[in-house]
Amino acid sequence: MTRIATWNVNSLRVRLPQVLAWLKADSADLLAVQETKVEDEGFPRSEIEAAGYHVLYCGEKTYNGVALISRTPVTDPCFELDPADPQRRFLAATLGGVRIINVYVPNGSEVGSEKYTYKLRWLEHLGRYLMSARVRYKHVIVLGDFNIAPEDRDVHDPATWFGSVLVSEPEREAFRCLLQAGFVDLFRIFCADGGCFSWWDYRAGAFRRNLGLRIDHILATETVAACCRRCYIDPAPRGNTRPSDHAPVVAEFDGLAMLGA
DNA sequence: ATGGTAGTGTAACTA
Repeated sequence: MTRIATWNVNSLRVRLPQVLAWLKADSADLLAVQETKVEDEGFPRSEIEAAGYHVLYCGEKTYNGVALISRTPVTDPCFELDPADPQRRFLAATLGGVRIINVYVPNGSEVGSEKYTYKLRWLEHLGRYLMSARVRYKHVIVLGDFNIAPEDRDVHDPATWFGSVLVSEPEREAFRCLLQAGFVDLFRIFCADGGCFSWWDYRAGAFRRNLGLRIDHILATETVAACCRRCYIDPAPRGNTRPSDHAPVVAEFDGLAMLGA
């Protein structure tokens, strides 16, 4: 069994003890991390290696930053989606026979803003990249913080959120475009329910009241999806003292190693 | 019309 997960940690320096504890308890084989908020020079590499993991990272000061933490080393790393974009939001590598693509999609700030336009352009770019990645690698998992709640059942209060950033129709259309590149939302194979969220605002007791959104996703090509036995959100770390505002999303696979053979 | 909280870094931004 292979367990692959994604978690926006909102500062890896602050959350490192929680991340290492979670990895140990949940024995993930690979964890894709977003919002590390640390430059490569200051990355806590030795602490992660001392805990028995390999790690790749691509970060910057204060904002963004992604990493791949794994039990066994990954190969063939790629650190950028667009060489012209200085924001560190992308990290890809191969684990066994599967290409792993870790993304921190821009938040978009507000519909109609410059950041929103940047988000839609970034998603267009990702869509094109995934089309070619699927041809080149065949078996692909793309996971991370997509900053999009794909449908109303992924939103605690669709009426209040209607048309706003993370939920707006152009963002949802961009998400459907990613799926149309040949990917399956693993969580929705197993669960059709509403009320399942991966992010809750720090404010107004949102987690306690389960006022959240499902914006962190694990997508996979169909042969990989066929190996998936379970995909779930682990809300427990969101209840920690000094938590990230996101919860980890986990996918479990049988026979994933066979795909590369 | 934009509270409420958290991280970075020490004011104001991003989420």
